Amino acid sequence: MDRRILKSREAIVEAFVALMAEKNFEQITINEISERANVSRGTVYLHYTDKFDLLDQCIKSHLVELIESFLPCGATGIFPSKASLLHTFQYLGQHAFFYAAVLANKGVPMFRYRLQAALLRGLDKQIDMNGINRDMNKEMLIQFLTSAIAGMIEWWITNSMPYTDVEVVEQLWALMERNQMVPQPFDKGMTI
Amino acid sequence: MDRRILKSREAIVEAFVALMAEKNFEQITINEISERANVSRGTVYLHYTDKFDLLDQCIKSHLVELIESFLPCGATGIFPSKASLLHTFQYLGQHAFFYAAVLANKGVPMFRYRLQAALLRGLDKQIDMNGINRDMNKEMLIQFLTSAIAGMIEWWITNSMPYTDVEVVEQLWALMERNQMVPQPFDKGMTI
DNA sequence: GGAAGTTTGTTTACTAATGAACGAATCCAG
DNA sequence: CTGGATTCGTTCATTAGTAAACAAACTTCC
Repeated sequence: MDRRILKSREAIVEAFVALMAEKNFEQITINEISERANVSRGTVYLHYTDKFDLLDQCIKSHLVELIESFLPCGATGIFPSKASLLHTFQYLGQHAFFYAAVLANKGVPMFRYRLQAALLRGLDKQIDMNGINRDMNKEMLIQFLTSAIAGMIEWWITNSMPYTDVEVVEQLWALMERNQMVPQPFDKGMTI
Repeated sequence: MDRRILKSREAIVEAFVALMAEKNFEQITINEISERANVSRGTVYLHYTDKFDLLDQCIKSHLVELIESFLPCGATGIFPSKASLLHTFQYLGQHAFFYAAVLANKGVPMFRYRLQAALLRGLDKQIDMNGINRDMNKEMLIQFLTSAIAGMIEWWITNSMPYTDVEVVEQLWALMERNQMVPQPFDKGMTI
């Protein structure tokens, strides 16, 4: 890909996200975006039809990344696994600026919904309905899981990540075990 | 000016200076520069005939800035003044990365010479030969001043600025007063 | 309500940047 | 010495980005 395209897109998105952290989506103008991005206004229209399209593409690409953070280590393991959960929260921590901006921005409702929808799409493909989940209703299991995780994500990001990614995943995993949503740990007193 | 030109030049110079801080000038290639600058190799040749030209333009523009730092507050005051000296060292502190790179780089001799030559050019125009300097030989005065200042600059930068700009100027100014190179302070016991 | 000023989205002609190709020069290992 | 690999400096056709202009749709404020 022509590096000019990548550089322009990157500059525009970066400026846009920075502005979203400062003010509501509605009161952001294309003028501001192009100025902040140090790019001609025409260039913005060259890549995005309007600021709604820009927002949409931003959210889409980030949610694709989020889904990909589930399964970074090749085909190793099935979700839900503690390792893949940790990857996701590590990714979120690295892109907290964006997620905080869209979650907090009053001009961007629906993001919470799209977040959960993305989790659902990602989870649906790779969840293992054998073993522990054999007798569960998949639809309900996924709904429960994605709600829980989305809620944790929203809380963690909007509260400025008050705990480390490891700590959050530790807690979340414990809750999932308690609710029999994941493979149970071996009982310490158990004999084989 | 077309912002593409500014952006390309900026990226190239930034990459070049960063590389100079890492390795000798001779072993820096145009390939490396264009890669680091995230710019096509042809773009480098579009702005600079070769890496010597790049180095030359870098040094030239920085020395112009250095001279301009002498007289930032309009036509206020004559050099040497404590305020203008401070401006110069403030400027140097802000661009220490570049000056450290060229001063330390074994592939860039002559820089010390050009530094002093720039100081000399800047000083020659605005030094006040009346008053305290009435009976001095201008050529020798300027030679003395520029040597002293250039030496201080080189020491300050290559030693990672071990004192603040204010401290350095304080010391330098005291030395200049002691040598009657600047207007003498009013004697505390003096009556008008 | 209406004048003055923004912002929007589109179009224009122009120019800078791109990547690819090329032969020549230079470097370096075998 | 020799042959493979880099780097050099240049050329080329294509494309992305540019500033400027424009009318239309908005705010804002008197």
